Amino acid sequence: MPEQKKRPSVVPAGGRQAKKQKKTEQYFEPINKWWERVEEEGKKETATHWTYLEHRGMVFNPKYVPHGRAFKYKGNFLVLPPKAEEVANFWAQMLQRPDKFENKTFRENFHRDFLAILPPDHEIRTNEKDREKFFKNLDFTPIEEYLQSEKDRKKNLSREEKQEITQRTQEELAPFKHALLDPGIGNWLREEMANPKVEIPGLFQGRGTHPKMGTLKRKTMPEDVTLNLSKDAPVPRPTGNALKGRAWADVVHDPSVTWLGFFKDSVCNSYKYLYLGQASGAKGKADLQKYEKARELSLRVDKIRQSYRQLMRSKERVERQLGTAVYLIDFLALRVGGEKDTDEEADTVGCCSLRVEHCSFNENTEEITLDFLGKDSIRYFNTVKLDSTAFYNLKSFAETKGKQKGDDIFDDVDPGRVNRFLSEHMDGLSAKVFRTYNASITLERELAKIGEKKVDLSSILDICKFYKDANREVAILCNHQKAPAKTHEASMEKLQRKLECMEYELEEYREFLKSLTMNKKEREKWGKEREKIKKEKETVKAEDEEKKLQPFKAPEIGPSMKADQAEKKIDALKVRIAKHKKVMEDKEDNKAVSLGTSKKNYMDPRVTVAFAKRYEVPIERLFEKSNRTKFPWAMYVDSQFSFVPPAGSALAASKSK
DNA sequence: AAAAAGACTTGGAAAAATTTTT
DNA sequence: AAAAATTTTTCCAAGTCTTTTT
Repeated sequence: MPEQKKRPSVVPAGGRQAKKQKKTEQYFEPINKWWERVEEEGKKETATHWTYLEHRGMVFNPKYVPHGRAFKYKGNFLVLPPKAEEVANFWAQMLQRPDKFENKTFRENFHRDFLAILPPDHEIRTNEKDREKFFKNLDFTPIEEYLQSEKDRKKNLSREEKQEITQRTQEELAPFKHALLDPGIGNWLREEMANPKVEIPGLFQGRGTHPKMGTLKRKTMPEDVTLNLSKDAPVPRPTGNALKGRAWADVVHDPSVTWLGFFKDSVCNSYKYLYLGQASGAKGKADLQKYEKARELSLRVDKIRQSYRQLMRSKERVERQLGTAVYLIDFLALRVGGEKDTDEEADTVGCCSLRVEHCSFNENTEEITLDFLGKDSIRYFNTVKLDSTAFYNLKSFAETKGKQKGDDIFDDVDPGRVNRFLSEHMDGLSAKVFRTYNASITLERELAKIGEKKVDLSSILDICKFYKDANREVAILCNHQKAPAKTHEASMEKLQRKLECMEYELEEYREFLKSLTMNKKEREKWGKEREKIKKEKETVKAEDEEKKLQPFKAPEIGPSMKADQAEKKIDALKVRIAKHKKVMEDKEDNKAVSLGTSKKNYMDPRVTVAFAKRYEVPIERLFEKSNRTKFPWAMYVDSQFSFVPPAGSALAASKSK
C-alpha cells in the first residue's frame, strides 16, 4: 500500500458517509482497465485477489412490525405471537398460488415449521398435529386480505410518491454498495459489489418437485455472517434496526478467495456468498479466462474427439462408457450431471446421471430420444441421430442384463472420471468448457452466414433480427427455455388480425387498379360486388371486440386517385406486410426460448462486439446495459476478432506443440 | 478413495423499468 | 394519461468443480 497517500473512503463521494475532509478522486484510476495488464498478471501463479480489501458488510432486513390483524382459529379471532404472525403472512401470500398451497410437500413442510415457531404450549401447537385438520381449522384469508390491501395501497400511490420511495431505499443502500480494494497494483480501486442485502425470510420455493418446498427460510442475522476483509481494514458494524451490539459470526482475512462475506442457507445447507459485482476486475478476469480456455479447446478439439471416439470402440466397458459420455457432452452440449440426493434436492439429471427411462432407441434410424428433467427441472426432449458407435454403446448400456428403470445408464463413470480424462488432454479442461466452446463457435458460425441469408445490410433492424436468430440457435443448443407468456396466444391473434387488415387494404388497392381498365357496365357490377364485400368485412363481430382485435377498414380511395399512386401504396404495403410477418415469426419462434442466458454466460462477447463493429451496429442494440457493464474488456476488440484463434496468433502459437 | 465442504458459475421466474398502444 | 405489452434487471435457486476431511 502506498504510504504517502491517504486511504479514500469506501463510500463514493456524495454518499451518506461523505466527510468534511476534502477528498479528490486523484487516487483512483478512472477506469480499471485490468485487461491491459492481464498479460503480466497471468504469470503470477498463486491466486491473490487483493492486498487491501475494505467494505461495509452485509445489509440486514428491518425488524418485523406486527400488524395484529385478524387470524381465525376454529372460527374465532386470534392474535398470533409476532414471530408466528410473520410466518403466517408467508402462507397467506401463497394463497394466490394454487400450485404451491395445494402441493402436499409444500403443506407438510409449512405445517411442521409453523407449529415449531409457536411457543411450546400454544394451543395450535398442541392441538393441530394433524396436517389436514390444521389447514381446516386455521383460516389465513383475513391476513391475505390485509396484505392485499397493503399491496393495493402501495400500487395506488402516485408516480411521484413511488419514485420517492425507490429513491430513499436506494440512498439507504448506497453506502454499502462499494468495496475499496487494491488488487495488487499499488493503487486503490473502488468497485461495485453485488447486492449486499441478505435474503429476506420466507417459504422456500424451489423448482420442480423439490422435497424442501414450503420450508421456512429463516431470517439471516449478523451472527450468521462471516466477512472477508484485509487485516488493516476497519471492521464494519452491523447496521440496522435492533442490531446494536450484535457481532459478526467471524471476520477472516483471506486474499485467496473472491468472496466478501457469506452465510449458511438454513434450508439447503449451502453457502450464500457476497461477491464483487459483475463489472469488477475479479469477475471480469475470470470471465475472460473462461472464454480463453474455450478458445484453446477449439484448437485441441479435433484430437480430443479422436481420442474419445477411440474410447467408444474400446474393449473395456469403462472406456466405452467414458468415451460415449464425453461424446454426448460435446455433441449435444449436455451438462456433466453430478449425483444428487433426492431427499435434499429435486430429481434432475445430466449426462452421467441419465437413467434407463430417459432414453429410447430407434434402431432403424439410429436415432435416440432423450427425455429428462435437467437443471431447474427444465425438460430436455430431443430426438437425434447419433454416431453409430455411440448409438449401439448407449443401447447396450441401457439394456445391460439386470438393469431396469431407475438405473444409471453410465454406471461406470461419473463427473470426476470424465473431468480427469478431459484435463489429461488439456490443462484446465472440464465438461462445462464444451458448453462454452460449442455456444461460442455456434454463434460465430451462424453470424458468418450473413452473406447467404437475405439480410438487408442497410437496415440495422434486419441485422439485429439476424443476430437474434443466431442467438436463438445457441439457446436451443443449450436448451435454455422459458415459460411462454400467459398472454402469448392473445397477442399473436392481435398480430394476425393486424396482418389481415393490411392484406385487406392491399386487396382494395389491387381491385381499384383492376377497375381502372373496366368499361362503365363492368365497373358498376364491380362496385356493387365490392360494396358487398366491404360490408361483410367491416361489420365488427362481438367476439372480435372482446378480444380487442383491430377492425377491418378499407383505405380511402377518392376519385382523384391515379394508377401510379395506387401502385405506390401497394408497394409500401407489401414492405409493411413482409416486415410484420417477420415480427410474427420471430415472436412465435422465441416464445419458449430464453436468449439471455447464453448471451450472459456462454457466447464469447467479443464475437458479438466484432460483429457489431463489422456491420456498424451500435452495441446497445445487441447488448443490454447489464451486458455492456459486464463485458468492458470485450469492447476493445477489433472487428476481425475470431473466436477460433487464427493461425499465427499468439494463442494458436503458444498452444500448438 | 470416498464423501463432505467450499467456492464459484449458471438459470428461470418474478419484479421493475421502459416502451407502445389505447 | 392510463393501460397494456415488452424488455431488462433482480433475486436466489441450482448447477459444476476443486479442495479438504474422513
